[in-house]
Amino acid sequence: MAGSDSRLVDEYSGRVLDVVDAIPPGQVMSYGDIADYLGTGGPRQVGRVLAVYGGGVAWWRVLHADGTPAPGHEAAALARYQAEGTPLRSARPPVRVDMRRARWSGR
DNA sequence: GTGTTGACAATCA
DNA sequence: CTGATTGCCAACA
Repeated sequence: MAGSDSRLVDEYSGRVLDVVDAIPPGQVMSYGDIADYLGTGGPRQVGRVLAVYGGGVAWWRVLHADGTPAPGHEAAALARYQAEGTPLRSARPPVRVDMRRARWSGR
């Protein structure tokens, strides 16, 4: 139908937001992990979705594969990590999350 | 349809 | 750490 679900985002975007929303506090996922978890698109598409629609989810729980948070949000992300008890490798810029322990695999 | 850019990833120097 | 390079996928001019 005609329609376009103007209130609902694209299916892919909705799926990305759903996964991010499912990440428990103290845990994180990398852009590539989410892309692989969904099985479609790529890490860049995940980043783009968060850049556009990420305002309603815990975007700080999504970072690069090496544990560095998104650009322009390092300070905000660091505050969240310390508040939620995310294992950090460096509590000071460059902020780095201990991916080995904080990485969440949907489990 | 082509080329550029991007909240990416991995490798090499 | 910085920089360059390649691979990946989608949006945009």
